[in-house]
Amino acid sequence: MDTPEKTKNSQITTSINNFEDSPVFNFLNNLSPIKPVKSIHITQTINPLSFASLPSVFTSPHLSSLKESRFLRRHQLPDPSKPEFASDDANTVDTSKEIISASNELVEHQTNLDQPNSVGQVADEPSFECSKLEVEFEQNFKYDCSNPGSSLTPSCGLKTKHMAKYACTSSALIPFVQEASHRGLFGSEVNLDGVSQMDQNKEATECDWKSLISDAPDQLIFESPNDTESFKKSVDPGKGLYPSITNDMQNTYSFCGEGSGEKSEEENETENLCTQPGEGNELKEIAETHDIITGSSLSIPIEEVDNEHVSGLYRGMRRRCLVFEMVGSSRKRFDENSVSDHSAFLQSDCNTSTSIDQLLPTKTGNDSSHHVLPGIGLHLNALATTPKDYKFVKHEALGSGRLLIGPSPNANFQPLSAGQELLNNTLAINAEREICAIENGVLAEDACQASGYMVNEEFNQNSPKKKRRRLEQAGDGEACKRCNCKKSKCLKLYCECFAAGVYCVEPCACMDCFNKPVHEDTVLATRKQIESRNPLAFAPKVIRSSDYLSEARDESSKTPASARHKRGCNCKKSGCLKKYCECYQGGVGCSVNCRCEGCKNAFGRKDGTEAEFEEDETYTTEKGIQKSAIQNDLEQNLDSVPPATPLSQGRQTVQHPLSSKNKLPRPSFPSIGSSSGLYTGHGFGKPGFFQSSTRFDKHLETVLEDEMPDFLQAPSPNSCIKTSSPNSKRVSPPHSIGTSPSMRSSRKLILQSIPSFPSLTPNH
DNA sequence: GAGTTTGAAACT
DNA sequence: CAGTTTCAAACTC
Repeated sequence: MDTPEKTKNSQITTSINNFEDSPVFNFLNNLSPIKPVKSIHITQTINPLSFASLPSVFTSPHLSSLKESRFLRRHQLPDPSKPEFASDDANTVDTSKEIISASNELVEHQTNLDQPNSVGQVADEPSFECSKLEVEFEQNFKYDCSNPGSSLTPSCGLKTKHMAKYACTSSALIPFVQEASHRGLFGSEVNLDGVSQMDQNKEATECDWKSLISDAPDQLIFESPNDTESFKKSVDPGKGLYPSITNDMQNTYSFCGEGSGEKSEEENETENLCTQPGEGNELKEIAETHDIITGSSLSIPIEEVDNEHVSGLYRGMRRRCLVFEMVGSSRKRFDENSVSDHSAFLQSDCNTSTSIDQLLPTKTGNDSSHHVLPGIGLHLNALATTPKDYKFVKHEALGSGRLLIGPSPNANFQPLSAGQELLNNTLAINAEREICAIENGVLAEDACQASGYMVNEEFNQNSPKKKRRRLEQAGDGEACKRCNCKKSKCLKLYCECFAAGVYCVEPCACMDCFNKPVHEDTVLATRKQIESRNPLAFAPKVIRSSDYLSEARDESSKTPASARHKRGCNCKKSGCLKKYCECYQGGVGCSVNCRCEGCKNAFGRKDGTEAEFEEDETYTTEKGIQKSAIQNDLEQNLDSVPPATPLSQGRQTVQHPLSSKNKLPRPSFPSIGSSSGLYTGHGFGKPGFFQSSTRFDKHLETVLEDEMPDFLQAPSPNSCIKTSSPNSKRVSPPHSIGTSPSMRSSRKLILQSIPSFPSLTPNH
């Protein structure tokens, strides 16, 4: 830019250089304890620019004002490119003047050299003159090298140079930014992060990065894409405000796979230089923060991120966006995805679901009718019924995505927000369907239907008879159990499907069912209503944190069961020995929360043994009695039920220890949080099943715990488990789990990473 | 398969 | 919060 100011600036610079070379200057330097840094800096003007590491000490009022002015300018000049640059340039001139005066002061007052202000001023001097930048850059670089403390300076210098460059050709960069912004939220977010950080540093050096990072994500995540504009402004090189930002942006872009073709060697070099550990880490931290918040897997080191990653991330972000804006869409997409994709889905989408509740109402899902799949599995409850593998995948997904839910006792999901549930819905439904489809030949019909359902999306209501037949068939393998509602329209918790957060499917024998994708809106509305009444309505009824695995292995352990029914039962006549009892059905002992009369819950009685299984003796005794029965059942089940069938395993209802006749209880549904039998019981039917479910539960627990209400967590000993990582998760033994006594162990287990596949073979 | 029992959910 | 009704699963025959 050949403006008068520029010329002036050049002159000024020259003056400064001359000054430095003057004997006076040297003399002063010799006298002053402070070494050259300042004067040099002055010329550089770059330090201040490196807001990233700029110590608060250096935040001189002047600098602040400068920043402010910049901001103001920025607002005034939407177009960051030239105009701003010009403005900056002008500003630079002023700054230069100040610098000069400061230099003079230094001459007069040696002590001034040490004053931060001076430095700050000098540093502030944003001489963006292109011609000078080169020289300055070199100087800065040298300077920086000589001054370890100013690690940022080099980058600043480089940045400055680049900035100048950008200023000169700011237009080039802007497009880039725009492009990035257009690309997607991810890019925007990333930029935002960087910007936020930058801003933070600039404006409040004292701010803790951590806090910044933590704060930034929130703001960023839900920001509208439009915010990119503001970001762009902030980042605008023309302003030369934040070299680091520029750098970050570059990183980001490259990270995004933008391949900012515009990067020159210098830029690359700059990146290298600028890639201070701190910056990289910061970005990483930010990325991680996002992960936490959004669940996207950004933890990849930025340096290592390649285009694919970026795109993936971007997609993730995008997805989140879609999720928020268009639940239906995401659902569709999800449906389209294979099960294997579920995890990804959960990770990316579920995370964002925290605010889904709010979004739900606005969801566009009108296309429910168009949904290929039934989709809304409101809960992961259904997962409980899924085959091992599916469970597995889902678990993982849940784990990372933190999801939610599941009422199923088996799956100790913690209550999710409605939004999360929604997200899960799809998953659950699909999983269930798939599971059903997978179900063994016994359920071939169902499977076919299920499949057909998935494909055709047709929901035919079957007659009760049909249903029964299916159920009976399932009896062997526990087919996909469905509801049989006649009056509730499957829109009340009476309906197992609805309660489980899944749509009714073909196997259901319900009448006037509204729990179908076609009535998605209605379902959601109803759900909301119910949740408004009872936020935990769709939460798992049985909360367990037990270490099933350990149980299975350590029989000696007499640890108390950790699982408990959320609200407790209210049985009067069943003695908590029948599935009428939700505790029993869920395979957990009764607790103080129960108001049952004459409790004889095999899994743990409310009274004294309340601890349920805490009383080793009691527990042992009961278990001992049950044990034989259980074992028998198990054996029988094993014989009768082919372990190989995922379905059966997944869905198989566990036999309760006391169940009369050793007959398998009615297949329990995934649904009702209560858990059914999936895990229930004794998992005798199949050890493999048991294991899988157990693992699954654990995993879920871990995942859900964060969101689990305190009250839920508090009561049970198990609840205390709060591990962030599945591996470290401590599980308390579920008494219940029906597991055969042999399987029980003490709760000290540390959850191991869940094997992809629970062994199908009985553990005995 | 029909009918009964049961207790949760819903309602008042 | 308690009492009542409704509902659908669980169970029995």
